[in-house]
Amino acid sequence: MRADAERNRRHVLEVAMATFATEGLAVPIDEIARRAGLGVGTLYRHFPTKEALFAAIVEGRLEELVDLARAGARAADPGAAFFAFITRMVEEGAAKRDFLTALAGKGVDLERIAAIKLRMRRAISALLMRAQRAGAVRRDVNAVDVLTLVMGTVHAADRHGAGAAERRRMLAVIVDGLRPRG
Amino acid sequence: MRADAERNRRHVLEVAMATFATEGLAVPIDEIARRAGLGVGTLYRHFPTKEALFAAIVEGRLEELVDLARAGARAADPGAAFFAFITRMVEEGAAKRDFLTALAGKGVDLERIAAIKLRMRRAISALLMRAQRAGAVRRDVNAVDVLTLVMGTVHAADRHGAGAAERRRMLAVIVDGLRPRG
DNA sequence: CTATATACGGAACCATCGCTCCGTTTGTCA
DNA sequence: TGACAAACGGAGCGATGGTTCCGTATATAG
Repeated sequence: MRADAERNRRHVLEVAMATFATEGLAVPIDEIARRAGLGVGTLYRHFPTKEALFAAIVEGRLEELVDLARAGARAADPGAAFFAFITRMVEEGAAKRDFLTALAGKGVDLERIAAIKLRMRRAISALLMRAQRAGAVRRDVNAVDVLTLVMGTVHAADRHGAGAAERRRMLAVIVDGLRPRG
Repeated sequence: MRADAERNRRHVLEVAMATFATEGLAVPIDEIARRAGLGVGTLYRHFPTKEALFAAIVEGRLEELVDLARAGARAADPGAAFFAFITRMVEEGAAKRDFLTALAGKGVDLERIAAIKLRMRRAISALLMRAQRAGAVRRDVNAVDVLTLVMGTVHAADRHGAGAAERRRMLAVIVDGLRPRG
């Protein structure tokens, strides 16, 4: 691979990463190209579709989260590990808008992402069940419920322009609501 | 106003109401016209923009909710009234997709809707504060937090194709999380 | 029944956006 | 340094969707 191609590929990834993180997936490809100082043609040679570019960015991040969930499932305190994980998800989702899109799966039908989502659900499920067995989390919820609650809230918070303080308050409600009753 | 015009206007409203409720705002205007058995031109004479049509539909519904919140603020049991209200919001949001869009305000910049949203926030605020004073709801959340939590969850649930059972579980988490600690 | 204002239908217009195509430029190897 | 494969740029295509325009149809007043 030629040196300029390599350089441009990396640069596109960086620019797209920053742009999708702050403005979400709705940004046109032309705009990404413009910000990278490249033509659209160049961009499309490196990434065959917009979805592919998006996937290249989010995959790594999602994998990281899956690893984190798996690590949490082996932690000493199951309850603490579970709550630490969802706190991290909130932070990640708030910092990177494309994250929410990826997990919501709205129009993103990439197989690779679907596969990661499946692994993620499994990892969260293990983490959750362990916390439930330890008596740290109520038993009448499952992994999808938790994911929907957390990501839905972050998404809504983002749209309302909520800041860190608001997110913290809302997460506190969810965390307390997830604890066993009584 | 001519009789046929009157009739068509009402018919368009009915069709659009049903369509937006089940499929959301993303449905093209041409499709609404097709389902109503009318040309797009006719539709645009009655409602100058898609947004205007949307506003005509959602306004009434939002007003109803505001009335409900105000009634709740005069109810005997403040805590019960508050929780009944958010339960109703979940049901309403689940049954009518456009509701969520209206409250999220995503691309809907109509003044009239903004005004109703303001009244709604005030009404919910009154309801909430009364419940807080009665000791039924934790004190470290405000009306916007509650709205974001509830609507965000319903929205996410909708996107994940969650059913009534899932919604009930997630609402239970939020409700319990909103109760005072200890 | 006729005249006419009113309403209707839908082809066409315009903007947006993902993506392709191809003439031009540039890195690299001998 | 030349030759050529590789990479680049960006005009333009096709699809989608909101909106407009105007020739045709129709309700209704006189």
